[in-house]
Amino acid sequence: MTDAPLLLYVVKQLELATRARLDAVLKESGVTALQYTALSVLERRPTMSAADLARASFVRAQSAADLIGALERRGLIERSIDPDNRRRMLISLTTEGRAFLDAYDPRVEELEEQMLAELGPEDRESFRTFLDTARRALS
Amino acid sequence: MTDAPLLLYVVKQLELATRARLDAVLKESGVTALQYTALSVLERRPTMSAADLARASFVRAQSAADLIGALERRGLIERSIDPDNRRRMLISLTTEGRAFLDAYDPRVEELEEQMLAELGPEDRESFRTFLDTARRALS
DNA sequence: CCTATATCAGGTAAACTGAGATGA
DNA sequence: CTCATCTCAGTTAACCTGATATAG
Repeated sequence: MTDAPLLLYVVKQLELATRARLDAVLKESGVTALQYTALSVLERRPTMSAADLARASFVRAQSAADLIGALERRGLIERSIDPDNRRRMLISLTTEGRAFLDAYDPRVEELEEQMLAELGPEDRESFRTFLDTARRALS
Repeated sequence: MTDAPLLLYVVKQLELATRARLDAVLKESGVTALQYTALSVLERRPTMSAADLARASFVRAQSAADLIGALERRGLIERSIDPDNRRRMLISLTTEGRAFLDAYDPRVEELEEQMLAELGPEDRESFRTFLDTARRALS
């Protein structure tokens, strides 16, 4: 009886390990792992509001606002009023924000590659499917 | 080209989702998800020091000390001097700490089951292997 | 009127750095 | 002396709750 730990816990362990490594990569830049993740989300979905980002991150709008404020003060993102809904503020990457991602994305992809080094292409796809399935099952 | 997100990010998403659910389960108890995880680790490895726990959690000893202090003040753990090394403080669950885990473990296992509901036994084993492999690859 | 969004104020948990004491 | 461990002090990022204004 090996009494294997819950997968909930193993997921947390993996996330802790990735965050520690991501923090190390980003340390010199002063951008946190969480902030980088938010920038990546924006790279992928260029027209989000703070509320959209909050939902995507499972946090309250106020928490997302802290993060967005930090990125805005740093000049990596900017906000403008949504013409279709004057209450919404649309977030977008600045030129500086894009340059930041251009500089760091390769190093983060290198980290991704290291994490997956021992898995073949079909295993990587299965892994992705399991992660997605688990996430959806909790929604 | 779907341009799938990095698995690093999907791992984070899943961890965020599990933490949100775990927080909901534990909310009434006043114990945080992180504190519960630490208690689970102690359930499995009954004789750890603060430094051991820090290493297992990829954090500094000072951060682990905050957590341990909170659990000690709550009476869920106690510490005693390691007879083999008077510099070390060994952490162990109190009777109250064990009772706490007895009360909440079933609810957490229910959450685990919900997360894995759509995966069969062989998929669950593969999932575990992938998570472990990825974690080891980052060490 | 109700809902979603943004914002302000204040609080907490949880990480960090840096410095220092002490036992092996 | 060196190293690991624990501890103290102070800081920061990132959550939270609660309240408020306003556009749709």
